Parts: sequence; C-alpha cells; structure tokens
Amino acid sequence: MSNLTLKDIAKTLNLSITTVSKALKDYPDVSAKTKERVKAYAKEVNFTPNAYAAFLRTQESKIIGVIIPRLNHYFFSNVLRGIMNAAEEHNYMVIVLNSEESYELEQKQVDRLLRQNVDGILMSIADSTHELDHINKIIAQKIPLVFFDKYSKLSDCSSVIINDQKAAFAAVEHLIQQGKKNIAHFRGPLLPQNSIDRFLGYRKALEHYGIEYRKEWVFRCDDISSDEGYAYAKTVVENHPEIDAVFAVADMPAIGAIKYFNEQKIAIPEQIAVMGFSNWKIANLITPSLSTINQPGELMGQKAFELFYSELQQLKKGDTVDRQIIELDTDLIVRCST
Amino acid sequence: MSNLTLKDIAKTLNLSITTVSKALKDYPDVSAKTKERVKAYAKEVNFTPNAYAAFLRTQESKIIGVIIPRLNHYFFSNVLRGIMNAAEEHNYMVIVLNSEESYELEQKQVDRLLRQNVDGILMSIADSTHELDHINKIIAQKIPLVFFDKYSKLSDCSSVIINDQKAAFAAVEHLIQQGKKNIAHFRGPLLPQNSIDRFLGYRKALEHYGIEYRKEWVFRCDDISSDEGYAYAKTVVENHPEIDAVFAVADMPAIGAIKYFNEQKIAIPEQIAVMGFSNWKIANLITPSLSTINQPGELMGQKAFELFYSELQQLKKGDTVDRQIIELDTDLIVRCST
DNA sequence: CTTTCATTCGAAATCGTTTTCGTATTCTGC
DNA sequence: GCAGAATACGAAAACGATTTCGAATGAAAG
Repeated sequence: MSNLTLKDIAKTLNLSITTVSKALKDYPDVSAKTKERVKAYAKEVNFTPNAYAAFLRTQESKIIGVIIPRLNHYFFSNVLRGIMNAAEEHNYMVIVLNSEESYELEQKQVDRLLRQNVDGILMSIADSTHELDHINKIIAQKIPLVFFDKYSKLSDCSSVIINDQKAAFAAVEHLIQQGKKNIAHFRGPLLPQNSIDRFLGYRKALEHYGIEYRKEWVFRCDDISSDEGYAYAKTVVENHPEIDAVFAVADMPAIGAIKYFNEQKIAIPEQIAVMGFSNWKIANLITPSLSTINQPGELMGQKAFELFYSELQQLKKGDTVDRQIIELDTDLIVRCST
Repeated sequence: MSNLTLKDIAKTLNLSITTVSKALKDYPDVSAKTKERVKAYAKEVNFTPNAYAAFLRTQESKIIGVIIPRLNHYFFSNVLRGIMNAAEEHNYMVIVLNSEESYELEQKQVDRLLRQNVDGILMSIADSTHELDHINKIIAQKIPLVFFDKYSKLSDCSSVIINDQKAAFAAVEHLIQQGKKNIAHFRGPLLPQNSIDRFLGYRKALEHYGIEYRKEWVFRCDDISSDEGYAYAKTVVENHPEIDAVFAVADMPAIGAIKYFNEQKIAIPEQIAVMGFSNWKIANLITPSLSTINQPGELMGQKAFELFYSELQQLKKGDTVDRQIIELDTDLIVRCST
C-alpha cells in the first residue's frame, strides 16, 4: 500500500534494484520491454521514490525556502501565492518562514533553511536588517538567492522589484495635478530601500513641480500600521490645517488616516486628499475608496521563482550565474480619495 | 566551511564516526571529556547534521505540511502564523500548500505531502470537498492529521474549531436586541460545515426570539466575496426594503454590503444594521466600523500544531492516539455597524 | 568458427546519519 | 591476583535511491 521501495518492486518483478531504478528514469541501457513492465507495475502500486534517499545522492531537495517579513499582509500573502503556484508547476515544495521584520529572526530562519538543504531561498528583507552576514552566507554556499520587493542595494542578487521612486513620483504628481499644493508624507521606517525610495519620489515630485519641501510635513510610520496613520491624521488636522493631501508609504497608514478624517467629517478629497501605496484588497472597500499604486504581488512571486529556477539551471550546467533584476510595472489607481 | 559531516569531524578529532554522533546526542557511553571535545569542535565549525541522512534512519522529517484553502485571506494567514510560530518552538519546518478551495487541488496537495514524508498534516478542508478518500489515505498511513476551522464531520480527526452555530446565534441575537426584526442572512456555500452551522445559528436565533424565518431573505455567497455582498445589498434595497439588518457569513460580504449602503447614503445602523463574522483587520478600519464575531486565528494555528505534536508523541510511544476536538471561544465584537 | 561490438542487466559503492552489538580497557571487591 | 562489572570506544549494518563499472548475452562481421 504505502511506502514501498525499489527493492520491493525489484523483488516482485524479478529484476535488480538497478534495473528498476534505471527503467523508471528512462536510461538507455534498459530494454523497452522491461521499461514498460516496470513502469506499469510502478504505476499500479503507486510507487513514489523516497525524496530523502534521493537527496543523499543528488543533493537536490526540490524544496525552496521563502522568508517573508509579515505573513498576514495582503501584499505578501499574494506574493507567496505566486511563488507557490510557480513552484508547483516545477514540482517544488515551499517551506515558508516568518521574519516578523526582525533582523535576528531573519538570521535564524536563514540558518534553518541552509540546514534543511533547500535548493534556493527567496526572501524579502526585514525592515530592521542592517547587516548582511547571513545573506553572504547563502551566497558563499552557492545557493540561488532571490529578493522580492524589499531587497538590498548592497548585495547584487537577483531581485524582483518595482521602481518605488518612480511610482511614488507618479502618486504625488497625481495629487499635484488634482490641485493639491500642501502635501504631507507618511513615510515608512528609515532602513528599507522601499521606504527611502518612496520618500525620494515624493521629494522629487515636489521639486519637479516647484513646491517647497517641508520636513515637518513628513511623519514616520515605523510599523506601517493604520494606527500610526490615524494618529498622524490627527496631528495634521490639529497642528497643520493647511495640509490638503497626504501621500502614505502604504495603504494601511492611508486607511488609518481616512478613518480619522471620516470621524471628523473632513471631506475627502475636497478638504484633504489621501493616497496609498500597494493596492490592497481593502483599498477598494472603504469609503471613500482609496487611490493608490498597484503593486503586482502574485506576478512578483512568480517571477521570483522563475529567477531562482534559471539560476539553478545555470549552476547545474556549471555556467556562471548572471543575476538579473526584474522591475515590474506599477499602475496609478485613481479612486475616490483623490 | 559548509556542509561538513560526521566523518570530517571524526577524522580531525581522531575518533570514530560513531563516537562523534553519540557525543553530540549525549549518549551515556561516551566520556564527559570526549563529549566536551566533540561539542566544542562541532560548535566551532558550526556543524549541523544532514537532515536527509537523519531521516533515512529515523523516518522523521521534522516537517509538517499545511494545506490552506485561501492563502491571502487575513484569517488563514493568521492561522498560518500561529502554526509557524508553534512549529518553530519545536524545531519543525512548515511546508505550505494552497488548495484554492478546490477538491481536486486538495487531493493533489495531500499526495505531494505524503510523498514528501511529512510527519503530520494540518489542513482546513476546501469548500468544494465532497469526498474523503484523500483524507482516509492520510489516516491509513498513520500520519497525524489535524483539521482547523473547516473540518469534516464524517471523519473523526483531531480538530481545532469554533462553535459556529453558537457564535452565529450570538450575532443574530445581538441584532435582535438592537431592535431589528427583519434580518437577512448572506450565507456561505452549501458544503462546508461552517457555512451550514452559521446558517443554523441564524435560524435558531430567529426561532428563539419568535421571529419568522423567511427563506427569500437568505442569499448565498459562493465565493464569500465583497462583490457578492455588494450585489446582494443592492437586491435587498431594491426588492426587500423592509429588511433592517444583515448578518453575513463573513466579514467580506458584510463589507461589500456596507460599501453599497454607504454609496446609497443609507444610514448604518439606523436604517440597516450589518454584522460580519471573523473580525478581519479591515473590520475596524471601514466607516462605520463593522460589528463582527472574533475568530482567534493565531491561537487556532497554535493549538492545531499542539494537537499534531501530541498525536505524534503518542504514536511514537505506541499508544493508541486519542483524537481531540478543541473548541475555541469566540467573542461578539460590537462596533458602529449595529 | 572466432572476433567484435552493441545490447541488456546487476553488483557494489555511495550519500551521511543512527544504532546495535562487540571489544578493549579500567576498576571493583575478595 | 583474578573474576566480574563498569566504562569508553568502534565496526558495521542499516535507511532507499543513484550511478559507475563490469559482465553476460547475442548478433554481426570477418
């Protein structure tokens, strides 16, 4: 019934283990007749080779590891979905690990994956990651590594990213074109490149349209949470009434802000416009619906897997791997909040 | 540097492979001095035993499989988080697979996990699953199986669930206590037990409070999506103006309904109250915030892992496994939509 | 009828760990 | 000084698949 081995098959068919193994893998030195017989029987008893025994010889685990900073974020769970579907097509399993945006945990998870002998690692760097020893360990072991969304400028790995600066520029440009001039920015934490780039895109857009940058209108959301957005919206209303638009680093803070403005019966977008980033499902469900930048999560996951897979093929052939950076397109989604 | 083996350590320390292995696992027949020496060196060179070779002997993969119907749903990603954190504490890895609510895919994923020799399987049954051959295959192989959230009444496995009927009763009761008498139900698909139980809870509450059940006020959301909620809200307004409350099978349809009511400037909860189920993050972010039933996702995941783990220990001891059903408490969360 | 070569198969080593069962050494008590 | 028991270590056989290399058979060629 379950878990039978090459030996069992060999015995019932009066063949050697070797021949059975070769027949199943279409080696040329097995007669067509024998192959037929073996394959038919293997199918009948539903034989599946033991993955662990196979690994010991081939050193291929057919497993990849994925490290995600926040599992219950819509965007990342979409990326994961893309990865998993692509992996399935190539008969790969996916071990998922959580870094919770913590550098220490991220290091630990990398170690666990290396110990598990995964064939590759796909990851999005935690916000708090400030050193790259663990990354270099992966590279040193010659294991394909692909970043998605949050990458590191300091190590040249394959990555699937968006152009955060350009997207942020488009978002702020849109606000300006709506006639807004006093635009605040709810920025993200200091470290991750995305957060920096979105901030830079904000500044560039202001500069490009000759609007003065005022650093007291930039508020930092370290957790990228709705609570922070809510709190800063209050600050904006109470201390900076001249502000007529908010560009948030992500949808969550934007939604928190909208919640506060709604409560205060402040008209969106007439009195104050709100712009998010990421296009979570929720963005289209709140009232008013949130204008935002669409970030293609599933596609990002799929591309990330494909980059891994191509690196692996190159490694197997002994070629030098060429690391690619894929930049996916984003879209400006205009809804009712702007 | 990387991937060194017991043999390597044995050689440099002038010991046998056996002794090194035993020293690392604290066997009693190794002297304290030798243990010290081996452990110190192993630590120095950062030795980690090869998981695959170990499996071949012990038949323990230290991996569990998790099958989730919808990965990018807030509730399930929370469960997954709970599972992963618990797994980590026991040094287990988690392979995650997606059934996309499809019976066929679910069967396939079970096969893949069995082939991978996982030590256990945690799953939430897909909405469309109508037969249990694949479930029985798992049981036949004596692999611990734990259901969470969506389980099957037909096979007696360990499960972590909530009392959907009771929770739904409480939700509808709350609506009635708010003075609502004409309560519609946006129910879920026909098959999964949750959907049935929530519907039954709705009926029981009506009955208990002497309110007539009207089957034309029950609308079926097969995808449990906001779009369905939006569409049915329209139907309610246009064809059943007497309805003064909606109890939805989940937060998403409820939120879709709220979106429509907001657009039509229908006062919530005065004209029509809306009640969700699950307490997604988003429930507290929309305006008006959604009253709902809190479903403890992370705790559910944690408990599910613990059930698996205790089953495994029983199996290893050769005991007969006693399958438990853990029923977690839910809370009625009253917000502004009721 | 021998030689050569292609075809088909199997024995055995290997991957790295675990664990059983010995063996060699030291230590105890008499 | 010696039987008997601890104590400390190793040889070797697993686990199940892969793969190298060699052997056997039969067919083609001379």
